[in-house]
Amino acid sequence: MPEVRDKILAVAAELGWLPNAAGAALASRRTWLAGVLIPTLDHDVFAAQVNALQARLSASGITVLIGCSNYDLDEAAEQVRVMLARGIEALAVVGELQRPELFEMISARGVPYVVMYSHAPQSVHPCVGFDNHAAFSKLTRYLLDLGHRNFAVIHQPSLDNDRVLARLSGIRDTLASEGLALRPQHVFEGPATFEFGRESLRKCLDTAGPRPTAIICGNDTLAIGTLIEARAMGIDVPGTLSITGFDDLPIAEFTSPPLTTMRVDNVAIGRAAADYLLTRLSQHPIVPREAFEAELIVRGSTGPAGA
Amino acid sequence: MPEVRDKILAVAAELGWLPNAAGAALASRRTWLAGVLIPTLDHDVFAAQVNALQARLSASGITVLIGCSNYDLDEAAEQVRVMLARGIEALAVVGELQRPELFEMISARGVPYVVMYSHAPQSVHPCVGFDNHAAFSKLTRYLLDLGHRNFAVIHQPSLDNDRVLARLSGIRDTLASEGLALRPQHVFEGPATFEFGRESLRKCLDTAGPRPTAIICGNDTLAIGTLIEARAMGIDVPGTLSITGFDDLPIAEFTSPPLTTMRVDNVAIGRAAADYLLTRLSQHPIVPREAFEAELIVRGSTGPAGA
DNA sequence: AGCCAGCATGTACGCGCTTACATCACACCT
DNA sequence: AGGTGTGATGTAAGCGCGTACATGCTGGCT
Repeated sequence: MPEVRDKILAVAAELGWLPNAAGAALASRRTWLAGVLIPTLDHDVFAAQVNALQARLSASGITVLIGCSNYDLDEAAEQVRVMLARGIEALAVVGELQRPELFEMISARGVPYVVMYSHAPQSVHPCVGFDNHAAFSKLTRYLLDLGHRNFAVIHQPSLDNDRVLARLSGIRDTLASEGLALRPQHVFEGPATFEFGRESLRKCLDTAGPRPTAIICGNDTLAIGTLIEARAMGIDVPGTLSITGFDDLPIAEFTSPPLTTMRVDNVAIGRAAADYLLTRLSQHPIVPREAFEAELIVRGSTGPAGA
Repeated sequence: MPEVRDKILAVAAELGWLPNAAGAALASRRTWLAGVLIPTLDHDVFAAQVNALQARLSASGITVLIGCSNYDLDEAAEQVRVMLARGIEALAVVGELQRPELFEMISARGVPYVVMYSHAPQSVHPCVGFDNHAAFSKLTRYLLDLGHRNFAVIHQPSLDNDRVLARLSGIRDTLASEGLALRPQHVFEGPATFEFGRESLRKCLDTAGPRPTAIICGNDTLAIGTLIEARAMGIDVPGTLSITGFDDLPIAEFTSPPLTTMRVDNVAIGRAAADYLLTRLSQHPIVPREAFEAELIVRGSTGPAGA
């Protein structure tokens, strides 16, 4: 009578009984917990990834613990420590630039993990993401092909952030291949806000010497801020200045002019990260790491240099 | 020698030992777990609240489990069930429109809880949020005072969503107090996207009869979509049409014209929800429920009727 | 010197569950 | 009819901790 068990369970549910996960975890040595470590939830990009990852894992009966590091490596390691104490059986972490002890801790326990979002080709870690270097190289190449030779960059804080670092070197390397370089006074690093984009553009145009004809922004928020200020200053975009973003926020399509940017499928990344961890947990053969690519979305904010 | 304990702990840490939370939970009957139930992380509003709540609770050594219902009440109850099985000691839930069993389950276990974001004055639950009805009443009153008599509403799905329902009745009740009503063909319900805002405006202006002079949107995304379409159609905003949003997204300040909207301090709400739960957990006297208020931000997208 | 308070240290039980194993009954086979 | 295999059922151990309690010790008191 296998239905007896169901009956018991039904009565138990009626009485409001629920199995105690702590007891079950202790006895079965399975917690059905996974962790995901991100810089912050206050960012569409990460929120989308986590949402997708959680949906996938939750469908397999596993609960996900979300840790936010606030872009602090020590905090990140600490978060992982408490996740491990809680018994996570898998971990997804954004960015591969982490304290070594973070990876040591999880390796020591044999917990499968995956680096989300970034994907450096030579990485020693399993990655589910895209190549930030290649993406910004492609973007820079696109602008070079439009005839631009004079660039400015407005980007988010690069400290301890491999994604931003890779983006910057993607730009620099590609420029270097044409014998070009970024003038230090044309590089602006600060918070990823509209305001910082605006103020950076003002400073940029205040500097002496040749003016850039193209500004590469670290993400759409900075680009939109720059766009807003350019409009306010009466600068013709893309006539005298081309501006690019990154992320393809929904609003990017509707700025004036519409923003040239790059799109990454964050939902697919979150899902793929979950799938990877799931196969690792089920002892299945390891699937090859998925390589995503950032897609260039050409809109109206970019055009030929010196048009 | 109290430092012996620290020494042991230090050595343990060196060896990579971590206390097993399941064991600790079982023995101490404390899990140091709290839950938060939201519709989705893919929404700045909820992401900000969760981020703030998590930061606060994490500082008190408690880990937060995040559950997403995707606006599905059954899914919400199910999520709470698994959270309870995991032993959460407190719960924050967005919206007070929930399956009764959700509240029954947590009450039966004596788990302190709080309803976040919405705050109906007559609610039987402890709330940390603002009064959606009052907020939209204030907004409608503002438009009435500008002389508007003909309104349209574009809003997000209202099914099982007390916030949206309250907003709608806030509008309707205030109009009714002036003997006005919404014409059914001027009410548009659909996904909270730019696109739905755009298409609703087109449909709205296609309908026969008197045209609305003001459009109240359920949130900023819909309002910006509407604004974009109005611009594309060459409609003068706010000259012939006033448009309002809700949320005060960062971009709202920079649309053209800038968007009149309402602001709610979601970070403060998340923090207050955490604080409330913390005092409940510490057996301190119950603090009075905090009442937040949505602040009207008047910008350029609204003006006198028939100007 | 003897006594007890006070503190440090040690021991063992049990939290709620899973699981391995022992037990039992039954039916089938030789 | 006895032996053996199969499955159903029952039992107990133990997962890794916290904690209450027992034990041992020291110091200050009479």
